[in-house]
Amino acid sequence: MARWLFKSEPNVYSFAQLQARGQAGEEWTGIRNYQARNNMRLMKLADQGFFYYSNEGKAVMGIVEVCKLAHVDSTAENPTWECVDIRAVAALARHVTLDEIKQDPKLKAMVLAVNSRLSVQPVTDAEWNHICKLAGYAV
DNA sequence: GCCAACGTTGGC
DNA sequence: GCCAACGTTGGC
Repeated sequence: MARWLFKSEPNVYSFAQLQARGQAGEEWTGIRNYQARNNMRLMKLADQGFFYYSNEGKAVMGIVEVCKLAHVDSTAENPTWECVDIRAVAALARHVTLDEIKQDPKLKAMVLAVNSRLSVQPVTDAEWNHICKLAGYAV
């Protein structure tokens, strides 16, 4: 299973909003970046991801999973742009901050720390496991 | 609120 | 096909 990271600004779309959608999840619309789109095209059902707050918060907040494969973004003006649907799996009791990630030798090579602008990015198994451990989340 | 980093656009 | 100009993202 592949692991990913989805970014959102809390005042644009919060983790609580995603949780409120339950099993139905939410179409992850609005991505207008080729790298991010390509990452979503690679996703498979039940792939998991971190939900990260950019700008305000700057921390990994929760765990999500892919519940619908890539399809044309219903908000896009042309079919170039695709997205997956995701749903909330669990909120992390302990958030893992960007600061921690940058300071941690095991995490500082993460895409999040190296290319802060990519809004949908891959996470390695090692990174995934380490962040889950820091968050007190049993994989 | 500023600005660095990155991506995209368009003139040549 | 190069690159300057511009727009956007997101950390600080």
